[in-house]
Amino acid sequence: MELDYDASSKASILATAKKLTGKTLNESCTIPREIQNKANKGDLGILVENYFFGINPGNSAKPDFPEAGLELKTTGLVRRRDGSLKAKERLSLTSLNFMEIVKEDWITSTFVRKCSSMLLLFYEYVKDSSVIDRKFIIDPMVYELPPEDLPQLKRDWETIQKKILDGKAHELSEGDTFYLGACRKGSGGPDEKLLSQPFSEIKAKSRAFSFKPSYLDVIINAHLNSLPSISSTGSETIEGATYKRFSKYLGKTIDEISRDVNYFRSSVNHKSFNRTLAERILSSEGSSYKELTKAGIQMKTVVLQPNGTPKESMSFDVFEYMKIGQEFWETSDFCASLEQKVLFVVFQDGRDGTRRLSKVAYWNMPYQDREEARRVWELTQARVAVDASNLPKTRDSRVAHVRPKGRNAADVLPTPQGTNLTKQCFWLNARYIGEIIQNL
DNA sequence: GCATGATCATGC
DNA sequence: GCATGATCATGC
Repeated sequence: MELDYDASSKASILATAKKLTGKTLNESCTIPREIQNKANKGDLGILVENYFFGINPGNSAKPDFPEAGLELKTTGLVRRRDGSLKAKERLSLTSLNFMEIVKEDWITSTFVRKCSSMLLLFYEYVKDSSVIDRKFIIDPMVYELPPEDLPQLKRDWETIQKKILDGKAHELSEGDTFYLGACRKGSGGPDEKLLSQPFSEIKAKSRAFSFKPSYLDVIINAHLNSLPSISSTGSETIEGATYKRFSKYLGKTIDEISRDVNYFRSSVNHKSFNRTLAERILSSEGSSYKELTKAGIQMKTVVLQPNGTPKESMSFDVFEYMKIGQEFWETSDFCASLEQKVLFVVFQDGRDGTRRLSKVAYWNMPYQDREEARRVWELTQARVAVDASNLPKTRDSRVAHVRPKGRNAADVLPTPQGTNLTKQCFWLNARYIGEIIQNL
């Protein structure tokens, strides 16, 4: 390797990495033929290390550039419809070792040792192209864990550690945490090898620490816009910041809140009014709503009837009858939604006709219930193939059902039976939502 | 009173 | 023009 750089200097490594900008790896260095031929898959990061930087860090607990304390990561970007760039997927950071993490502290953890400082290289993802032919479309950056995000990252790490201490590695979910996720590793297929965990006999899927896509997007946006850093919860965790924001409105009527945030119901049929009110509350004093985006949290508003149960079920994304047959639960939209953390903003209708903000709480779906949702999804998948007009109803599951969701009855999609049916989506049962909210 | 089907306003 | 989050409307 003829490149001359100082492997103990972040600045020197970054300057060298910038030579990749606008090029592919294949254009930037010499890659042996046998690698070229099988380079469709594989890890671009390792190839950059081996053939561009001329290093071979292997599978170590140390960063890839140990003297500089810098870990190298490559990550794919895709374009939104408007042409702007976003992360294709989460950024996998380092494997989660169930046996080791239970002995670690945050400060001395493998994660902090390895990922405190990372060289991020961004390439444009192109389907079916070899990784060595993907272009690094923007400059790389050195990313240091930002001080204002440390409280949340630490909390996330500890949440994951606690689950393993509790013998629940098999129940880990990305919705458990806010910025740092415990994502699944590997294929996820039926022959996936499961791992032992220290405090339970149950085998668990292999996992890695990752930055959630939403968090990664904020990093990318800040980098593209040359913003110094992300923002602003300071010493707070997201939960703390959210509760603080809502606390002054708890118990207030919807009319009082409406006046206070200067947002008014436009018509009797203004179905997203409560939600917009909640968004206004969150963004009323600064940028907390951005924090939610960063953590990939979905906010859901719920109205409870005077008897305490919600009148309505909760809808998710529309699915396509023609596509669900080829999908897998683990990569489905519904599964992804259920692994997200939810911020419930709860309004209570009184017998006197008032509606008040009564409760704000974070929640994510427990493992057992996700498994039940999976059953409903798989049942739906099987039924769509046979008769898309006969899908799981409320009585078929305590957790979820399938129901129309469209602009009107003419808003349809084609089915495998050759018919067109109203668009439908998965819903969480109103009764199930009621139980959750009672226990928050 | 609940399950199911149908639809609305908004914002991008 | 459409996806989205949410709620309305009807029938049993």
